[in-house]
Amino acid sequence: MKTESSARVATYHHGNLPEQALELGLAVVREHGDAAIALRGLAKQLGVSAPALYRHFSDRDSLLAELAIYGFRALRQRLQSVEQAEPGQALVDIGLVYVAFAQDEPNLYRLMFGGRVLPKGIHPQLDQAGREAFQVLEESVARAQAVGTLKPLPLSLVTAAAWSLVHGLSQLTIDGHLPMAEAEPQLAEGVLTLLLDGSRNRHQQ
Amino acid sequence: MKTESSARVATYHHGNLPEQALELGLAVVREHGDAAIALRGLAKQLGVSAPALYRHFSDRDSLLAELAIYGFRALRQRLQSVEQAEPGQALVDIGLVYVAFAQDEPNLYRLMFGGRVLPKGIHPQLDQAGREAFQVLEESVARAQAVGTLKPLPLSLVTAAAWSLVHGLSQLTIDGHLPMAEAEPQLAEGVLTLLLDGSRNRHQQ
DNA sequence: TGTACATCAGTGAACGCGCGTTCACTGATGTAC
DNA sequence: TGTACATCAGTGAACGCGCGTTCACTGATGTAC
Repeated sequence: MKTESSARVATYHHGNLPEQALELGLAVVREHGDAAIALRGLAKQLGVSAPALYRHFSDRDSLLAELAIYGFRALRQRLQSVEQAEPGQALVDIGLVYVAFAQDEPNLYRLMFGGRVLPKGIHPQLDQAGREAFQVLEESVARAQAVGTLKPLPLSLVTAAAWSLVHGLSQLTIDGHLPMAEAEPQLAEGVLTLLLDGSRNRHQQ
Repeated sequence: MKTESSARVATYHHGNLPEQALELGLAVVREHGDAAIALRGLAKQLGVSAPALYRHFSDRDSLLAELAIYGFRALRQRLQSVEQAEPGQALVDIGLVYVAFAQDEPNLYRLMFGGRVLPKGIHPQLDQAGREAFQVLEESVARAQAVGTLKPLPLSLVTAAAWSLVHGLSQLTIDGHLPMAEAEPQLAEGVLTLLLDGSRNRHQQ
């Protein structure tokens, strides 16, 4: 008898271990940060022997990488949900959504951009997931340039500026160096508008 | 006989342990990151028993905190060395120096802004060292506003934007998400100029 | 449909490791009279 | 200057811990004929 691969509640051998492990791992990261992830610890909580996890994850780092990939995909989805009708406003909105994501998922965000934990160039899928999230931002910038809202500066330059700004604002707020932008929503908006003003095309419109 | 407290080569009891421990710790962080810091490991390398370190550091975290404090003071010094004659140019230069610091000391920078390792509010001296570095940036912004180079927007807003930008740019470049700004120095400068343009006062001058 | 076999997902025990931290202690240094 | 004492900076042994990972294995599932 073949089990339905998707919606089914743990009936294959001893259960859908990899999915459960990722789910629990995500919960642990959210609550205690990536440093708290331990294969033995996860196995214990799942009621499974530690080596069982090695059937599905070649080592600790690749489990962390999968969690980070999940994070980048979630971020990408949130960025893609932004209304793109008016490119200038869309840019600000994307920035706000980006920062809100980091504030909703501080520990996941730190894992994604930890640097220490998962240097680039080791997990190709992770690198790709990161690029795909980044591309949503880049496309928004390109769109705003195409309609003449932004100056025709090099795309990579404007995108780097935008990403740096939202990334920095995210990190600084979730680490407590700046007041939480959710408490002062105008901080994020004000900061983003400043950059936008620097990039705005003042000849057209 | 009283030893000269400053320039002397390990002649008190068994040597100037705390200084040596911090120096070695700094070297370890630089080379392998803060996760590689272990009191036992440091003690072994220093040829001293592990408990000896507990005479001088109450625990592992406070040693890390002292290293981070050192980092913030070094950053502050570099920022203070920037020529302030022309406030607009000074702002760009401060940004460039900031990013260059992170690129010169990536692992130390990650320790300082790790979040995970040393959350704010636990080590008052660390928090203060961070604020003091930040103030150099803030004063530069204030100066540029005072002479009319920047719009009279709320100081905290413009400062937050500037800090977010340089911090984000630093993190993204040292983690390999953006091309190293040292390879493309115009990236950092271009990005900074964009923000500056958004904040510039276009009525005066 | 039934049987022999291959594959796959687990188990339990063990490896070696280094960690942070505490304890009771020793021996060197500094100080008061 | 000499002695008694207090303080200080180390030592060595031990605590308990959880980690990542490998090994040889067992038992369940899927598959070919």
